[in-house]
Amino acid sequence: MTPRPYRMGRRQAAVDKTRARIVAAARRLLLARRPTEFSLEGVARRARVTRMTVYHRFGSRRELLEALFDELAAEGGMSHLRNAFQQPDAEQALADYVATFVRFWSSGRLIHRRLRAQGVLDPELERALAARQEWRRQGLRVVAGRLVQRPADDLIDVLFTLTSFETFDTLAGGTRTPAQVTSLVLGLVRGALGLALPSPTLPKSSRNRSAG
Amino acid sequence: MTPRPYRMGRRQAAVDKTRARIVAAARRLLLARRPTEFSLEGVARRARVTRMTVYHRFGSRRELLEALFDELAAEGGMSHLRNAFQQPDAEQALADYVATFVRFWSSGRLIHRRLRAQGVLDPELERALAARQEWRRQGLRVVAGRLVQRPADDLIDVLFTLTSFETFDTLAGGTRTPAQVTSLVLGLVRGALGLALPSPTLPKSSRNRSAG
DNA sequence: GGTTGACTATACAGTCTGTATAATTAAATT
DNA sequence: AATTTAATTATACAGACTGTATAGTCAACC
Repeated sequence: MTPRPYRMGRRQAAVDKTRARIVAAARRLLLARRPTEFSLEGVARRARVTRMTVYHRFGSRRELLEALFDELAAEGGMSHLRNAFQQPDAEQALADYVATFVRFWSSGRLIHRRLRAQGVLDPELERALAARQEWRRQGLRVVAGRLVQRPADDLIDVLFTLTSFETFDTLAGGTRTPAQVTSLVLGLVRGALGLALPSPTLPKSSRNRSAG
Repeated sequence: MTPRPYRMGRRQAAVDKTRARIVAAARRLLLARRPTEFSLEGVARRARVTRMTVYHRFGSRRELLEALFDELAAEGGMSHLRNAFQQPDAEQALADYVATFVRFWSSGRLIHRRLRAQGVLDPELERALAARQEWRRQGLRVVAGRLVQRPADDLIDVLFTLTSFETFDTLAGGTRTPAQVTSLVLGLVRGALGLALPSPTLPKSSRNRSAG
């Protein structure tokens, strides 16, 4: 009746490997030329695993996609946010904050776009992904709070919009580099905060393309 | 061999009716609680038509969705753009232009969101929808051109982004009214153009919520 | 009365979904 | 060494959707 105690020990390594293979497969499939190539069938096939294994590991399509997002977030240079928050200069902190997110979106652009689309088709996933954006909003509260007395909710929402993936994606278009997008976004962000336009330290290659 | 000449005459009325029923069904289904309810099967069912008829009329799923978008655009108060362009005051013209698009996005919010998602899953559709946005960009060139000597491409892209559905959708969130969103967007637009912040004539209910 | 073209009926082969049940296998425990 | 545990497989099911194809119905037109 009472189950015998059981430690996964080195079995865990195999489990982790399988899990990683599945997420990696999902990732590659979300990058496929044909967007519809993404399916649990396909993921399982490319991970050389049964579809049942995918359900076992993740429980649902939604949770697999959440895991994929989390992997991207873990890789995506978010550690640089430390730098931003440690900046003694508030304006520089803001610039670092913006640049960090632009680089994040940029590094997984196609995946983020398709992940979002999957979210629109699955409200649960949408909520899960939206929840992961809340700390971006919180960060904005902190960074903006150093430049503005008591940032209104409207202001935070504006900054949240300007640093969103959608703004990045539209602004980047087919040609603009991350640095160029950062420059444009930062211009808008500074404008919203009522700061002078020439921004602090930024790669000069993207400096002369600022809008306004 | 040579087909006998044939005018559709009053048969055309029936054809148009069928077509309209199909588009209307597509529309209702894109608004369904479950986003996945949308399918050609479902559309055909709700239009009391065979799936074959849908293919007959539109050729493909993509073209049906294009037709739906065009219907929205035709209804969506785009005629108000005349007003904007006829405004003698350039700043007021800008305000009208922004307000018109915010109202447009707002009136079909959920559909636009899901239409976009369908686009991400179908590159052909994405291109078709993107093409329909080009005249928004052209309009921005005109309206901005009245306020700025020779608007740079960067500037136009920024304005294009600020007036996009995505910006509207993110800013609107769960609670903001179209007028409130207009106020926020217009603030950003004016900032990008280097104009003073208090905007011209705008419903005062949304005036005091401007960011910055 | 013949012809045209919209719409229907039906079918096919393929893919995907979520769930269920039983079998396999290797590591962990005793 | 024998037993137990949990990951993974093997199959199956019922249902839905996709795009395409073929043949048929029917009312409007000539």
